[in-house]
Amino acid sequence: MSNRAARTAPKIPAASGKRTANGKARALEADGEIGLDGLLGHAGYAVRRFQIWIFQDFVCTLAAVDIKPTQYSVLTVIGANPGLSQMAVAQRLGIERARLVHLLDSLEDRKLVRRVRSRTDRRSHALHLTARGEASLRQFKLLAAEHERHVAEKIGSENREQLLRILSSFT
Amino acid sequence: MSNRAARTAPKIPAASGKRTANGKARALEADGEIGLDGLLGHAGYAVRRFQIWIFQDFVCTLAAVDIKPTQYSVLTVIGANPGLSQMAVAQRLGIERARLVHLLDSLEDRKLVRRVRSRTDRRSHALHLTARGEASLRQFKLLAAEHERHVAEKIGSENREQLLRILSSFT
DNA sequence: AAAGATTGTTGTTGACGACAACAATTGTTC
DNA sequence: GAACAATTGTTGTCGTCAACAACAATCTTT
Repeated sequence: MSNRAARTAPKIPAASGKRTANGKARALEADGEIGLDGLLGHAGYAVRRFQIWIFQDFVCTLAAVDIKPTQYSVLTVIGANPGLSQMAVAQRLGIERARLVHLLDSLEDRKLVRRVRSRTDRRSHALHLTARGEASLRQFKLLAAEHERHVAEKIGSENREQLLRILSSFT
Repeated sequence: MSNRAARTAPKIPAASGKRTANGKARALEADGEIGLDGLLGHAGYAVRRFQIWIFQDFVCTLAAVDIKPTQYSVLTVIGANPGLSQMAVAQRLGIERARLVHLLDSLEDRKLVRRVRSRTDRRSHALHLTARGEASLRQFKLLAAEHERHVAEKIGSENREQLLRILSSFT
């Protein structure tokens, strides 16, 4: 256990403490229970809250190597498919090519990725990991696996797998 | 079916067409199948993609009334708990009070919400729906229910309920 | 009464999705 | 083969959103 989820990032309010900082719970409304009414039946709301939690845990877990979820996804795809064009990566990950430009600029500055001009199509760049990039990615994957264990601890291992099945059509 | 998810918002590329606009599929890599490698096992990636889809459908479905998910959640909570302070609403929904200020400014401009100075604590504002706000919220809920049916169509009704169960601890 | 905490507010920063325009290059069509 | 259309990478803008810092007004605590 411990403070795994408190490093560089957000303010993770110690889960569900909800006291007014000095120990006195808010007594304004009813009993402290604020109803969500219709929101409880909305998948989008639950998913949004979960997404925020998962994002924060990922950032915290990979804070030491300064890799954010999007960067990780880009490195992973390039690592698994060397030579892809920026367009192909952007399409596959569902991010805009305009945004990928900046992501790659950053990763290239850190010597993790190389842009090589394609000879078959001189408009596009073939993307490759550098040696340093491949070594780093191996380490990132270890940390990402640790993050994934946090998720399993949070919602339950079987629930996590079920969730992956349910959402498999979105990958 | 039909083009329900194409109104004001994004560019929904007709699902998984993936052809280069003129009918010739990209042949650069392997066979068109770009592996995601490790990403497939990450709940965060699937959740992110799903969250984007669900957000877009919500925005499209409620485009006619110009209500975004966050606005809807604020209206719902205020409607179910009249008199809440901004701080209480922000805490309950997990949004920052700084951000809630602008959200309420917008909703108040549209005469959907009123800020009333609390007599017990003159720092805080008691939040209420206007009559117009309550009537509007009823309509918004109908549209939100329609959106929720879209979700059920997309991932399956039983999967949706299971997902709500799995993520119930985040609401 | 003085010190500290809370509430609403304003402003800044950075990540992100959407969009528009551009140069270079490729593909298509007549 | 020349004119036109489409694609790729790039730059820039706009709006949303989370995080954070600072402030005045107002409780709360000591």
